Amino acid sequence: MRIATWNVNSITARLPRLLAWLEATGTDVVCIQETKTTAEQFPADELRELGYESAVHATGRWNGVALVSRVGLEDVVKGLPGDPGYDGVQEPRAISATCGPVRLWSVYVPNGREVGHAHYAYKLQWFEALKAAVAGDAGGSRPFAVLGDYNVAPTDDDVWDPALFVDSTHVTPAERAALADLRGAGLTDIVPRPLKYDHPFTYWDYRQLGFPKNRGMRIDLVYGNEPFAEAVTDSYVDREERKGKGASDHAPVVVDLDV
DNA sequence: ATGTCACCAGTTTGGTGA
Repeated sequence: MRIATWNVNSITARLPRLLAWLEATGTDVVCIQETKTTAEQFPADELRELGYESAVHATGRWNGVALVSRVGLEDVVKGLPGDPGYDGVQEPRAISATCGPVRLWSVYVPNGREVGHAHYAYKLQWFEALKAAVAGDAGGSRPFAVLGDYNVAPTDDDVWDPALFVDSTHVTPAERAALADLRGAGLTDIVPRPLKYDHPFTYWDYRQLGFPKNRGMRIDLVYGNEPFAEAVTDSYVDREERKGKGASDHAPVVVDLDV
């Protein structure tokens, strides 16, 4: 079974790539973030023609998450229980479902904007709610994973130049502690192989030739429980999808499972 | 080369977020 997570930065803009990529890779389930559409505008028909069902939690211009599966899509839960909300709004940043033998979440963790910003406090609160929401499944016997854009680089090795990121969001001790808390609930960071260079970066800024210079970060993560981690046979970052015109600024992370 | 992209409002550019 092949699953993946991909921040597509607009499902509308990325649809041709997504369809071609699904066919080329034979991915069974893809966790999508930043759909940037309403649920009504989500291209479920095009995906259905390829044999995929879709579960979508999206409200328009910003955020939006989805699960796209050709191996079943049951018990869909939209939203994060206990979501703290930002400015009084609970944003569409989490969706979960059972896809065949595995239970999966697709999450888009708040960016945080700047340390000290209200959005940064929201980010940390959001992580607290996420941990509470997944703790039961994380400790369970069914393969379970939380995949998505975590907007945190777990270690200094996960940013291209740690010196440039001092005191920036994505690397602060509080954000990394939030990840450690999640792992403490029973989840393991499934670190993918890079297909080129030494670091499995998953995101490269569009600006200033970030990708050609490999100025990347590993912020798209797969956190799996023990039964999930034991089933993993391979994982890699598909950097080919970051190349060329019409690419997202994130590459897909692919995980192969023997389940 | 202060080397981007995408969305929306509401028009052909600016604001916003990442």
